[in-house]
Amino acid sequence: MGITERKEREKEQRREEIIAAAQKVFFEKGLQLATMDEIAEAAELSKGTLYLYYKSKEDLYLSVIMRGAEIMYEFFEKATATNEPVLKLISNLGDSYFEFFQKNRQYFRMLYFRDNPQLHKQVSQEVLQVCLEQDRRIWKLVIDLIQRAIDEGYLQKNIKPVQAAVILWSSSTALMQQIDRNDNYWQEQMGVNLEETLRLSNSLLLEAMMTDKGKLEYHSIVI
Amino acid sequence: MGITERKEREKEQRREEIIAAAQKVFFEKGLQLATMDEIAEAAELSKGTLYLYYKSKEDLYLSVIMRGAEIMYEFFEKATATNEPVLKLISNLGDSYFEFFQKNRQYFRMLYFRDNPQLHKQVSQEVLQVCLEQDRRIWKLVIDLIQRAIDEGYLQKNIKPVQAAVILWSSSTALMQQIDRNDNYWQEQMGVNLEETLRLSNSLLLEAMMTDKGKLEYHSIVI
DNA sequence: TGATTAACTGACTTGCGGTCATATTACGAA
DNA sequence: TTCGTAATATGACCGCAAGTCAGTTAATCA
Repeated sequence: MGITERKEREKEQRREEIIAAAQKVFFEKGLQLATMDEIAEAAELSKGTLYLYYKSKEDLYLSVIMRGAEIMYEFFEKATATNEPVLKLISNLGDSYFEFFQKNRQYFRMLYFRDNPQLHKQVSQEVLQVCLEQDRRIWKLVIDLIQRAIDEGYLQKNIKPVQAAVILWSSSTALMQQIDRNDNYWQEQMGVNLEETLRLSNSLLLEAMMTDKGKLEYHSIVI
Repeated sequence: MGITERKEREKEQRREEIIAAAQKVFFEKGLQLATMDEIAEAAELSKGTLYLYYKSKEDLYLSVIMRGAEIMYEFFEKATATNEPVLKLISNLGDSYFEFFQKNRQYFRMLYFRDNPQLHKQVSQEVLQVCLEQDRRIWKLVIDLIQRAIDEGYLQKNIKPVQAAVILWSSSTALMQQIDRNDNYWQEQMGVNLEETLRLSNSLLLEAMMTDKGKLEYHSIVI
């Protein structure tokens, strides 16, 4: 019987259509200002139907975020899948994070709005699970890369890869958030280019973590 | 005529009473879950009265945030008002930021919720102005200190003080946000102490910006 | 003491997230 | 083709909370 399968497909498609509509509205208005009626209208469905597919507005929001996380992961995978030296890969990873940010600002914003503790009232356990798994996967990619750089003698042995990952990640994210929100202010009032500042921050941190061997290699490759 | 003055004082006092009540409720529930009725009840006033003193819930929220910013500034002033060497002052500044965070988590959370773009619909121009001024004052304190360290030859001359300030500030803030939200996760699942990571991040960045003279001084002072 | 202004109140309006009784459609058996 | 049943979809409705405003109370002054 292919009918139940077709139904399954159609159901999945409905879910996708709803997500697409929700994304459109969330991109335009943000979580607070977007309304379920508006999303329903965009999806050409009634509001009640949305709730047959998603538990709540927040659930929908998180589902859209997950699309963003998937895209981000693809950026990272692509950036680190070459045969270049590991330090170059780490540098590429930083660049690809920035590239993701520039090409997907809306997603970037949503991803870091997720951390907002106000959320998480009525989110389906399933969506939350996928969320965690995506996080884990991204962290693993970063941490493994750093571990490799340590193993190969480019980064100092006394640095814990998880620590290094958190440090690099946090500062990059925070600076991109600054760029997203206040780039003009810093540029015009303070005369500082934040994109350049981000690059500086990354290379300061990375170099500070390197062995002599690493520094040598880094300067020959990146600069 | 002392009456208009007394009235003025009483009005100011009302504003303070309302803020205090609002703070209590916001601390307990956060922006979303706190209701104006609840705040009114805590202030022993009717809801309508709140709106005579504040334009909106967000306006109230921002006003509470400003209290937090004031306290934070006092931490910073105290930490940098001694006669210690400038590198020690910068190190103290980092410590005092963390101390502020630990002793005033609620304020810390609110301060960085402010950046959320969802806000700022119905906020009085006056409150927004004070907000900007407070920001400016804090940045000035940090930037001036770094400028001094450059002038005295402890930090590299080619580093822009504003850039250094943004870098140090961003990474500190981002790591404290991690600590605030996910400390347990990193500690238990990843075996990493984020407080130690924060200190590491700060010293990596700071050292990377130092001159040889600076490094010498730094190691004799801080370690 | 009465008039005028300032301060305060809470019932009401509006808007939105979420629900549910009802309607519509799709399917399969007779 | 027809009818019963289940799956899907609908939108009127509910509850709640932000914000408003006509009316009340309190303070000040002539």
